Amino acid sequence: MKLSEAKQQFISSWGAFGTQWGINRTMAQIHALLLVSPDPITQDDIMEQLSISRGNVNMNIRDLISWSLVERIILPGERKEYFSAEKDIWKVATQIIKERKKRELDPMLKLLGQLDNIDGDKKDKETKQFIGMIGDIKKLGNQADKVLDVMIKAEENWFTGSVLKIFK
Amino acid sequence: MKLSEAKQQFISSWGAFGTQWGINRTMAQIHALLLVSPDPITQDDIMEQLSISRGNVNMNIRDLISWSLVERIILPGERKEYFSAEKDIWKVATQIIKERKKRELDPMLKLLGQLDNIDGDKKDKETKQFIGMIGDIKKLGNQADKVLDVMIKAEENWFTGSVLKIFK
DNA sequence: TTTTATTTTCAATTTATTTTGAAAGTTCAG
DNA sequence: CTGAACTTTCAAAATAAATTGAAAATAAAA
Repeated sequence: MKLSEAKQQFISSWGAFGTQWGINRTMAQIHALLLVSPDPITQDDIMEQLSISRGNVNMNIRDLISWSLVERIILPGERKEYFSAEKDIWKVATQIIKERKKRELDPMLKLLGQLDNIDGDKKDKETKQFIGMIGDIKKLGNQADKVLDVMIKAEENWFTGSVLKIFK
Repeated sequence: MKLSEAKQQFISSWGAFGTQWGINRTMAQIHALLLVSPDPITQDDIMEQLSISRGNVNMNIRDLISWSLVERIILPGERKEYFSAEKDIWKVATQIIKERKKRELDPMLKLLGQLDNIDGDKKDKETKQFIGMIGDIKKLGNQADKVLDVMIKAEENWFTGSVLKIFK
């Protein structure tokens, strides 16, 4: 298989994969392109390689930067900006976990915390089920929170390192 | 806070939460409604409580059933079908992990397996970066695969049980 | 069998999201 | 300062996804 072909397939599949996880297809594709680009590239490179507009590249790059997955690079003597992705895939995973946790899990736990103070008959079947379910989801969320924190804080690569030795 | 109010907020937030994870808002809302309903309910109940059409309920319920999160219940002597969600939140989480792994991680690993046989100069910078990155993602994916398998197979509730004692 | 209740399907519509591209904004060399 | 190079913004257009609702299919009752 030729490199150009494999690269194309990787980018396209990564985009499709992303959409299943609530990530904009183009953002995932730009990330994929940057992941396999050894050197920083420009907005124009991305526009050309993915056949997308300047505005689209600009917005999605900004998004990727807000996730700390991509950085803006100014080369001395060059007018154009270059972009480069974090290449350590463990750091990438960690960073995504960290951000999703902050943006989604934390607010969800906050919400659940507000929902357990229900007026009325605690012996009512509906009320009991509701309070019980909210409590269970909260427990699950808190445990996930702890697990993810350990993963985020692990110094070494948890996908080869010692933290997850328990998983054989 | 009144039950009806809390329930409404839970359903609505669960829907919003779902969309961030690539899950249809309505499907997540139906699931939320079923989670807090102690007894099985009908399509008409769902239509009424969420103000959505019959076709919509039908399709999303089918989807939830395909995820093994909801089951169809036929009450003897009743013409209508009833629906009930799995209430053990640990089983729910496990089931979702299992399904997403099967539907998404497995195909992704399959794809990556096809992309590492690149023709041409293995010393070329682009080629090296591509092969290295694909290999790294594959390693990460395989490790995630193992971790998730352990979670899926754990007998006890992993969010309170012994498997994750390592996470303090 | 025929009628009636209920579920399923799916083309058409609505709604939500993404993308474009040109204008406005910014930066910097001369 | 001025103008060229480059980046950002955002309203409008395009695309994608979800929803409706009525007709068709199915299943149970009469």
